[in-house]
Amino acid sequence: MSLPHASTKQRILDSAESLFAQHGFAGASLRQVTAAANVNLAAVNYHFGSKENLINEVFRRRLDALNKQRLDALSEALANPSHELEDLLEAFIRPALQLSSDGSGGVGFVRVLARAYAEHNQQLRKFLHDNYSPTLKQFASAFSRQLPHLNKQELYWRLDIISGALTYALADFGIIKRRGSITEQQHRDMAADHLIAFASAGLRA
Amino acid sequence: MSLPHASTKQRILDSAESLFAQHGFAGASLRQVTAAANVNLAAVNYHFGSKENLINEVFRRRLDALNKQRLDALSEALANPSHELEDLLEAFIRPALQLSSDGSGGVGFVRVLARAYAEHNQQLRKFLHDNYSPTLKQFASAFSRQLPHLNKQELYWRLDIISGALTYALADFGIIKRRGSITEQQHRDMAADHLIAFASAGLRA
DNA sequence: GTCTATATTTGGATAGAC
DNA sequence: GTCTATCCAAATATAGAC
Repeated sequence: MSLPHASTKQRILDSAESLFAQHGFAGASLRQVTAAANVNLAAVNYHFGSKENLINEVFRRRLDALNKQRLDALSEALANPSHELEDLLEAFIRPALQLSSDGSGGVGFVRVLARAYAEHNQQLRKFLHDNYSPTLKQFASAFSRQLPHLNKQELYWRLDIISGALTYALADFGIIKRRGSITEQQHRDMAADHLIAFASAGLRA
Repeated sequence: MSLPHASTKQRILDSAESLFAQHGFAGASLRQVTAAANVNLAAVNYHFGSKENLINEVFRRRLDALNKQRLDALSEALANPSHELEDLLEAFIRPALQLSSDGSGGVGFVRVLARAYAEHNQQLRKFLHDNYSPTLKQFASAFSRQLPHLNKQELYWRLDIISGALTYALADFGIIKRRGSITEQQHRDMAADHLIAFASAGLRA
């Protein structure tokens, strides 16, 4: 529990996350995963039982943290009595962004998340819905107070559009070519800035 | 060439499109594809040479038509001297929507397209870039005339955001649950309406 | 052009030694 | 807990008869 280097289990999760992001769940084999993690093939089944369960654990590791950070940021924004719409959007978008850029190695996770949406796997969708829905509800409530002109249906449609654009943007699906002179991190920051500006206009309409 | 029923080749393309949409490119096997198409397993390699090439042909079949319809719709919108921003957005969004609802069976293709974005496959991305970029340029030019307050960079960022939201919306990734009382087609129409309204506000900001 | 049968590869999972 | 070796299923691809 207090090891100087990453445990076998952690290394498997790291490699799996990265390779699932690159090749998808079906496309990345356990052989690739264990080779990248520098562990034996048999270790996956020993620690996780099956590939299916490994996939779940890849999600579980990050989702709790992401939800907590988003809700913390939301609380902080709401604590400011003169907070604005953009502050709420920041709270929603920034943590996802940080996840993809902090030292903890979550770089690939946002892409895994994007893939999970693309895979119409019902189990995964339920898992994500169960884990995201409560957070989304809290945000919807905060947005609703800022945007009294929108009814609930309207608001959910727009938040859904924003989630789509965010997913797409963070996973770097877009056609906009990153210029060699800026880092991937800077590119993502710019994407977030544009997205927040765009979304606030769309929500206020 | 003038058969009363779909040729083996067409049936394979249809099944492949549908199954790739459901399970992804790696997740759908040629055995599933040929079984669904009611053709022999060996037919795929006879007609397409390999699974990789079959994937390319699934795209080629639809992309030309989609580009043409988008550009036709754009021309029609521009022909009206008093056209507005929403008309341009319609021209961009409507054909993608029709593709997913006309009788020709392109229902699954928008999801395949969404998957292609999620799969970070460089070959596929180049293929899509080559086929989409010219169309996007023409739209960007038309948008630019409607939105003189945006510089080129700004405009491309926003169009990229819209493409993301569109991809996500058409692929039905969202969390909004379709009510049983409306058809999938109606749900998609509503998504397009909301998206157009949202996007026009975002672009005008 | 379409079939059956099969070659070949790859992947998930396990058994059993250490 | 980790390794080697192996089993078994599934997948792509091909050979060759019709």
